Amino acid sequence: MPLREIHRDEISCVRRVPLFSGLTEDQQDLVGALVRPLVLSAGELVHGAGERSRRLSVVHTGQVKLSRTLPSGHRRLMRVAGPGQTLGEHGFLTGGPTLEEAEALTETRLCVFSHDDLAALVAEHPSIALQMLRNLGQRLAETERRLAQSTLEVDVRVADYLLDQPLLRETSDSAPATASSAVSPRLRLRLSKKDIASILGTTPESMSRALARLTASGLITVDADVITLLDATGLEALLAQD
Amino acid sequence: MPLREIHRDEISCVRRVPLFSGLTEDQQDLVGALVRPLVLSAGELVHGAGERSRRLSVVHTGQVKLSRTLPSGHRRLMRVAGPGQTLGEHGFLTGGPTLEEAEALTETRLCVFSHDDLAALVAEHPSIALQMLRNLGQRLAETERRLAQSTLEVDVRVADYLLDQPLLRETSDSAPATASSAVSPRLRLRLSKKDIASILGTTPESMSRALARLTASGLITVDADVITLLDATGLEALLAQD
DNA sequence: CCGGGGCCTTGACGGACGTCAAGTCCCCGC
DNA sequence: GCGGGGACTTGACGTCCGTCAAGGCCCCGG
Repeated sequence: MPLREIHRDEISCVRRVPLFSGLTEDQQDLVGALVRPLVLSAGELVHGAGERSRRLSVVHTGQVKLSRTLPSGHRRLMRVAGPGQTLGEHGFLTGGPTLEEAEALTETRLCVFSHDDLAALVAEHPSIALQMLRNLGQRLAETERRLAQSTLEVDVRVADYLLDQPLLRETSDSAPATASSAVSPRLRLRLSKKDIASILGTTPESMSRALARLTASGLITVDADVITLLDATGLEALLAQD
Repeated sequence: MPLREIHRDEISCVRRVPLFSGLTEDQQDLVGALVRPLVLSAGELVHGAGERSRRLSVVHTGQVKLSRTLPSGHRRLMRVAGPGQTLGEHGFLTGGPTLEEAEALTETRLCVFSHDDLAALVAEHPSIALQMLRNLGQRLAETERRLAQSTLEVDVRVADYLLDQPLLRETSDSAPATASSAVSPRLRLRLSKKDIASILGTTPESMSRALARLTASGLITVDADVITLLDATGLEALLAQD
């Protein structure tokens, strides 16, 4: 890839990312000059757990799996960072060792900032700090929500996860003029069921059984990684019951 | 209380709080002029859940209980904010409805900032934004840690909680000159066991049994709200095992 | 064509823990 | 002093779910 292409990449990374949305295009271009691109293939690590990295990364394309290893040796998947999302905040802010291992789930392109470069940017453009605050606040709210839900039964946590997923855009392959028969929303799981189970704090076996129960209740149908939500309000009702 | 006293209160609140530690004393005094003091007695609410409050509060003295109510109606205690800690970030940052109910656990004095006042302060003093970032990053790391631990058995979560508590300063009431007999560290639970159980995502009954098991194992002794750590390394070993 | 490994599912089993209930202790108000 | 209520503990019970095991399916490499 010629140099010019790479540079365009860097700029488009900066342009597309919420973190810098408060800047003018000219300012964004200046930011782009500081960024270091990083391309990883599936399975490669951005950083291991316990490393001392003060760099902050923004996902450009692809997905990065963030997972913790407990003292007991058990691993738990915490979240998956997709395009526009950031990782490495903790090391960037505190200088302490990284708490999570970051592994590319697919081929992934990152935009990496060194601590000093980004700190200088933040000092010059306070809007970046404000945007980071909003990001972190959002992450914190989401994590607290998951923590509050962690004691609910597996079926409920699975139902909640499904309701949070983006729906597939349906190609209307049936007769287009036919009347008001509502189509059930469908979605595609973007992670393996094993990984989803880990995020939800359970096991693949329990997850599998939960999906089977939801299917038996007529709430969903499962076809490999495609889930059809037959009764979305029924799924929501699970959250409220008991 | 005369006006002059109140004003001193406001300033000392600002002085003591990490959020403003990056400011000079003169700047801190200016911040103090913007603060609105709020005194609550035990049981009073700073705000309920779902309210729309964009104000950010700093605890001056006392403690504030932050709890969520799940759609099912179950309440879960998320954290307790003590002196120097902040609450209301989510509303302040997003303008959305409050997610947690905030209730004074004891007589509590707060320093409250309106959204606009604090936003203006942040714009003028970026160090405040940086300190908020560090605070939120810390909170996020702590919450993620608890989430990762949420599937461990109750005994382990209780042990971890105990190890996180500040120790009592021991008054050496025994013969001061006696040799190197190490005293076991002791701590005082600052919350009811019921509340601690809620924080740990379990029930008072299970918590009580966990303490009984830790006692039977010779790791601790319990005397009402005072816990003696007979074998701290044994408690830590619980975290790693299995 | 065959063999291995990963993902997923289903079954069987046991244990941890939530729930219900009863009982004690303590505090507080009448 | 007495009664009520809340915090805490202990017991009994049921169940959700984690673990172990086996089997199917798919993919890939030999």
